[in-house]
Amino acid sequence: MDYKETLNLPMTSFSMKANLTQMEPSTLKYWDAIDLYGKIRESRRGRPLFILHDGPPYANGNIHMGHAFNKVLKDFVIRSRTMAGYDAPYLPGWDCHGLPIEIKVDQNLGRKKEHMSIVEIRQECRKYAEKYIALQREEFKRLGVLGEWSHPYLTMNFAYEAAIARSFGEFVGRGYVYKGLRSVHWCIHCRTALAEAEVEYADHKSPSVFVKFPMVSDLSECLPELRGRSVSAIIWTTTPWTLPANLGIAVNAAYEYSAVEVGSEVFLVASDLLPQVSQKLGWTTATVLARFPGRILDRLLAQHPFINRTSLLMLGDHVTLQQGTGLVHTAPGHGYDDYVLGQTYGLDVLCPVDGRGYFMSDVEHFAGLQIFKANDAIVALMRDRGLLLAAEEITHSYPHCWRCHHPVIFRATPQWFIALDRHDFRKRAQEAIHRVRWLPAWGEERIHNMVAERPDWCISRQRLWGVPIIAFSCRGCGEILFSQEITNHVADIFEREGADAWYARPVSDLLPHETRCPKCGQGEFEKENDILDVWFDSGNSHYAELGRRSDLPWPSDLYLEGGDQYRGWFQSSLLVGVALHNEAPYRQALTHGWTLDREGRAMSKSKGIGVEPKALLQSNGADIIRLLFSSVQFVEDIKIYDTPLDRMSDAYRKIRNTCRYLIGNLHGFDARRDARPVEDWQEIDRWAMARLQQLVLRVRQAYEDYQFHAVYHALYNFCVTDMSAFYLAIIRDRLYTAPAQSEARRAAQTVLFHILDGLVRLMSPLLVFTAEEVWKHLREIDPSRPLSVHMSFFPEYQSQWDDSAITERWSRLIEARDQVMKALETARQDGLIGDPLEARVFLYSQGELYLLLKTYEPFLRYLLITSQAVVRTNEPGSAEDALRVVVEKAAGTKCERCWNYSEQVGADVAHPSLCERCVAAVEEILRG
RNA sequence: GGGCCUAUAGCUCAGUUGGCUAGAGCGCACCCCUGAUAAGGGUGAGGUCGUUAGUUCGAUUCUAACUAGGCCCA
Repeated sequence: MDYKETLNLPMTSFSMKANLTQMEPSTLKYWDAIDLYGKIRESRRGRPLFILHDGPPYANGNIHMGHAFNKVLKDFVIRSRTMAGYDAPYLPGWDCHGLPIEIKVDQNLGRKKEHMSIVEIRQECRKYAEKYIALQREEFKRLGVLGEWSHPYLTMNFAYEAAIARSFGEFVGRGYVYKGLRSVHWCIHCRTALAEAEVEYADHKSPSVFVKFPMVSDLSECLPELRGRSVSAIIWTTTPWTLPANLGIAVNAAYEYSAVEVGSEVFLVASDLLPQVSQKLGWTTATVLARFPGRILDRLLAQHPFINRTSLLMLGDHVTLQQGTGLVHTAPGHGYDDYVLGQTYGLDVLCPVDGRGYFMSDVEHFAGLQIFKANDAIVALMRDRGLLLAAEEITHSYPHCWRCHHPVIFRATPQWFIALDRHDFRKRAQEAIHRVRWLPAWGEERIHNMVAERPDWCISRQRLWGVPIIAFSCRGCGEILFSQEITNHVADIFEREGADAWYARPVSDLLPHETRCPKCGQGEFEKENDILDVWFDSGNSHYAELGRRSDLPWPSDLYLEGGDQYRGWFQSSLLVGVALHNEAPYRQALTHGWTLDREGRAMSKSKGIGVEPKALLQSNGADIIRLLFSSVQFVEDIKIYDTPLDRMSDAYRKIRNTCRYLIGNLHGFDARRDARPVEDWQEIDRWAMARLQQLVLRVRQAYEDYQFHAVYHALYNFCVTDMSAFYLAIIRDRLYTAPAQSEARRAAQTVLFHILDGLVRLMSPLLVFTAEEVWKHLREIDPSRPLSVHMSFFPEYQSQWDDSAITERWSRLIEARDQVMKALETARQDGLIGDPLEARVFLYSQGELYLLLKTYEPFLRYLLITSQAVVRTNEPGSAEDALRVVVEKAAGTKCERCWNYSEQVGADVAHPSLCERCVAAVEEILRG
């Protein structure tokens, strides 16, 4: 007879090849059909909440790797917290307003735009955002990210726009908002302010001039060497046209400066730069009269070279020794550092340049001149007065307008700000930072420093696509009118009609009835034109979305974003939270790294560096990408290229095949009917069960700690080392050859069932699709379980199974086994055996090891997967724990059925080709 | 230039309060099996622990500088 028919070989429809690109979309359809997200939420109702609040991606373009990384990590968190028993809702969001969309729409519309109203253009922007939200949503879902995709939060929802307005009102009501001047990039050709993103750097020719500022203050008090001398500061600039706005000179307190005698004059210059300056200015003889630290110059006065006013010397850390003289021309109306330093010294923000780039009428000598054309005139005037020490032309990198490609300038313009130093705002923000749990811990220091150094928050943008700054100016006297009452009035309108109402409705609709100018009593007003910074929009997501639904309370448990968000969303959200609630809107802030290419360069779509998620989904499938994301320490940057991807495909196949083998060996097993109690298990079964418990413990803890790479490594090593190479290899003989219903086989299957069940739950947050596929097969064995693995819970750690006496004893058996494997390998190399079943091994030892091995002697042939194993005492005198292994050819003949060698083969007349075990098994099977 | 961070085998990770010849899995090489088969098993070769100083009896582990890279600023 064909004894193969009497074996229980694995059998399953679970395919070896994953075919993820087809399987995943069909699984997604299944989840949609059963409303998986809704079902999960239902099943967790009433349990403790865990709120991961989503940082909204910008609704523009396809998703890139960074998006995928972020969303998948969030999905790991949501799913693992769900499996751990929390009710963990996930409400995804999108950031919809802002410049990049407005610019794209602007380009798409072209000249058509000229005939369109603001509301019509905004409608186009809204449509554009909607298009990309739909697109990105599908991409995120395709990655297996589960959430409330049917009702995401959008910053352009009417309710959200109203919330932004109300939040702005809160800031106003609490006295944080003011209007002031600030230097911004300005294109005099397009007559508009430019955002950083609209500026391109290109080479530009500029005059490079060294200018003398005669000192008004007497330095001789500190530096007696200079008594009676005429002393001048020297500054260097490449924008002579900003000199009419000069109000100060910055020096670095820490640098050493020199007073240098050249002819009859004395000049001040940073000591380290003296050689370069001497060369530029053609000084042949320069005598250093004094050396002194920059700090003694603080608050001294110099004479402006051609305007009748003084220039204040100030200390600024931004002064460097890279070029120039170490004394920096400072015009608060024309530069950021200049502005910030000027603020601390109480300087005005002087900007005598109009929007077209012409000097205003009150500018001495140069009124009405175009600024770039004025450069020559300014240089000429200074030369005439003997204040110009050197002039040349240089070519350097200079910002240009990306639209018209003309050079741009820095120009102070009226802007809206949130003050950081009113009501101890900055200090309270830092206290709130300290109360947050930052992961990794160094995040606290990073954001603390950033908040400590940041200037006031400039919240205004001269744009259309956003939520307007709710303020008015009096037509009579120009007084600015803004209050929380007015803001709330407008917010009510936004709630119903969206922020478009600001542009669609007349002023009279937007102001409460009978509003009068508090200054002049008039009732006619103009609307403010600026909109709010989009960071104000997204920074309010917790205000707009949390605390309004019972399942989404404020504050959240966790924000999880890339490290760039310390400056961005973590900070904007924090400031809003502190202003409104005196608390951060998150209890924990977790960050991840950047996605890099093979060479470790940041992925950049515009530079063509790296890969896109779409391509990887097509070539590998979502579960492979997810496995890759899970395998790395995500706090660090992740390199994505073929090598790690290939490794992940290998790892995926190994995990998949381990599951497949488990499923295949559970064919015909009904857990309720066939499961055997622990008394019937062999010790190796209890060992496997103990290992499973240790896995459960480690993996659950790792999920809890967001250590997904530890989850991955633990699961993978369990599959490879504990299962595939050890337990499964050893019990294969029992599974295949013992009668299907036998106690021995059913015991093994009972354990396999627990292992598969545990494994699939533990892996399900990572391998969402594959776990579901495995689950389907488990449901065939046990239809009572939930419709999806993702509705189930993590396995509980069962301490009664985690028998340390067994695992410790077995670690010594495994050591012995490793030695036998080496011996078998040598025998194989010598041509003595091929298959280990062709071997009989002798294990010689003494003492405790001998006793241990002797106890297990009947089992050793299975442990070692040899046909025979004999334990003997070693010769006296050999080391106590030494093990000596001798390999011989197995005795007897190969059994046709189980392939083990036995001297009993041939002993049974009915089954002459079978060993004694198989004779018994076959007869039992034949009896039925 | 500033703030913060990273640097252990080809890849991804472990390396407990500084202490035995630095570990794991994968990949690779070689071999076995052909009843998990576009699977499975075994053995083995791979590391001056980014570089250089220093502290110490002793440093991958502590300190500093440097190099390379990342994020955010300037």
